[in-house]
Amino acid sequence: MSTIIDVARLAGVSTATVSRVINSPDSVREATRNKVLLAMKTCNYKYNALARGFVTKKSNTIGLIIPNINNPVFADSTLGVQEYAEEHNIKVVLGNSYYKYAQEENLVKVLRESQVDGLLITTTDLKGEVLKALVDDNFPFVLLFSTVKGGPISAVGIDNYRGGYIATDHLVSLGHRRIGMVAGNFSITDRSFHRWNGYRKCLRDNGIPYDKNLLVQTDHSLSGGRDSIKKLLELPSPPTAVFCSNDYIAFGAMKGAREAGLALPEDLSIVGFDDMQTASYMVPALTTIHQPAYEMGRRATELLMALMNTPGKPVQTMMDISLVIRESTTSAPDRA
Amino acid sequence: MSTIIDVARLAGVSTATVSRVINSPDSVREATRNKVLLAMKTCNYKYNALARGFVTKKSNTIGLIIPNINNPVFADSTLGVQEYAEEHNIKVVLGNSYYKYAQEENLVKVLRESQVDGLLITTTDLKGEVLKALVDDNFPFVLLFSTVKGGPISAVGIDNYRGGYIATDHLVSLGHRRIGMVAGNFSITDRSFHRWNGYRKCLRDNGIPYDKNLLVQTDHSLSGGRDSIKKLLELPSPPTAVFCSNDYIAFGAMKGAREAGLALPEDLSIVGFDDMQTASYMVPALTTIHQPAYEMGRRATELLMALMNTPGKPVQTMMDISLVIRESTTSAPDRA
DNA sequence: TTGTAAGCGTTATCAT
DNA sequence: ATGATAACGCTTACAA
Repeated sequence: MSTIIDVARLAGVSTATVSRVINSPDSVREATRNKVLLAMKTCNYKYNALARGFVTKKSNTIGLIIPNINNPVFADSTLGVQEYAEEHNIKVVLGNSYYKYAQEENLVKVLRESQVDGLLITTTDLKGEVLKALVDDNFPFVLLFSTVKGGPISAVGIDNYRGGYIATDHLVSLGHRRIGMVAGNFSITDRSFHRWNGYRKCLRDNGIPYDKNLLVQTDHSLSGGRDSIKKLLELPSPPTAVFCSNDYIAFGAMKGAREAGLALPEDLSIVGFDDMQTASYMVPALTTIHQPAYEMGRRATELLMALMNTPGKPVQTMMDISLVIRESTTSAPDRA
Repeated sequence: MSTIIDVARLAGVSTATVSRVINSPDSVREATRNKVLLAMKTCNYKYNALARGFVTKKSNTIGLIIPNINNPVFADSTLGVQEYAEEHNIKVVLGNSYYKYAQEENLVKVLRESQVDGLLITTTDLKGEVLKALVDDNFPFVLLFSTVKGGPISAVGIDNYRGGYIATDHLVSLGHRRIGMVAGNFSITDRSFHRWNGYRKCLRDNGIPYDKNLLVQTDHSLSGGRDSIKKLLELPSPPTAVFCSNDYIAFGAMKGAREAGLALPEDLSIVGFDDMQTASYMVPALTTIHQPAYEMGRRATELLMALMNTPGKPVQTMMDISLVIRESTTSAPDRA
């Protein structure tokens, strides 16, 4: 593999000149430039960006840590990250934490060692040492799908509390009073926890007593939703509506409910969270909270790049969410 | 940021020794090692893997090029890649080609410049210059979701032709004779093309004349399937069954058919391709061809790493596929 | 506009 | 077991 030294020799110029035609072509006389360009061709020169990174101390790479690329919401946000990054000639290396703190910790270690210029993290533990260390070191990073408001950390997220509230409120407005919730394990993600708080607040605001039996925690999966809804349905006084903390759970709940002999949405109203692409293709089409995952990815990357260029005060961006009413929710059945 | 030089000075040893405690701790006396370890702590030393890569000429990074992380099948394979890579301390940088050749070309250029040790490519153009150049340069790479058999390129894929065949055969065995196909654009992916060939062959083997009006090409999307099925249904003699070249198209087709007033699966049998996680949660649950995307990702990475260590003869791996019969297909309606 | 040469943080070779 | 030092491919003052 030839280097700029070979090119320089071949073109009869110095390595500095070769470097110049690569990085600021205009700063070199056309004749010289052409000589160099030709020399590059003839010795099949390939630029070594790693060597550049070594000297400039910029790898032009950022690390992206998400729980699981398998989850369409994170895939969407990842797409947003990639597109924005690529538009700015930044590469992104991807890591999955699987919601495990130790894994997240290791990822930031590895990524920092490989000299990424910044980090995008959908964190598993907001209070963990990992983030603290990043802050202490003044390392550029921004949180994605974050629940922080204020503080020394830049972040983009949504108001999960409000999401839980408006989802529940929709159900209440349809006349439901027994409203269950299938939530992602609070120990795994605080997003789910905040949604639950919104749910409870809405119940309270409407004079509906909170019944802890109506909450079941599970993992954010199709099968989790399917199994969980059955538990709820076996209750002496089962819910007539259920709020699921993500769409996968909601999809699973639909299937589980149907297996339990219910007709949807007549016997059970279901609202999800995320608004995955497939949500409107379910039967019945899923009513859910729309979350702009792709845009969040873009925005977080934008924030990060600003931070990388000129470390400034932290910024928290809250993105809009909205209730998308489709067919999976309907009026509460008469219990006359 | 301190370097091994600082550590060496602080510990009163040479940089070589510091390097040794990092890379082969056992080769240094315990007392010395502890001195060094302590020095590292006190000056908050952070290893610079980029510098290492610069001298060893290995970045311990591979590039992964897929059409779109948004597609769950590619997300699954990406997960397989990542997990295998991580088990071997390899980082993966991700790029989306959006099925665009120019984009793919640029990605391999950028990735090679950043000195990735190998490339995993779900290619858009098997015959393009990009792959040729890679072969000429003896650069380690393997194709994912590939359709090649033989030749100088390592690859892992499935038998798309056979997939199309068994999908169609299932429909035929249910008594269908008017069998349509909604296929991903042949100009965009030859996988879809091969599936179509399997479909045609199966028809021929069963004495069913091929009707070109029964084929519609679209993009591999939900809305593509939805729109396309309507075209098919408007035919003077519409199909009683349809083979969709991926699950998204099939999901869309279900919705479109229902919107056209059909009952599923009685009025129209549908089979998909991929077996996405959500396939069994659709109503009716989708009959489809199962493709082991995650395993393919793992296998491809395994192949690549072997290639990176000891360049050898190319290997093509064909993974198993299978027909998963669920509820979206049923006997052909009587047309007495 | 172009050249000279130092320097980036590690590894690796050769001594000791 | 440890040390001294060249080398990796590039950028970047500084000089000419």
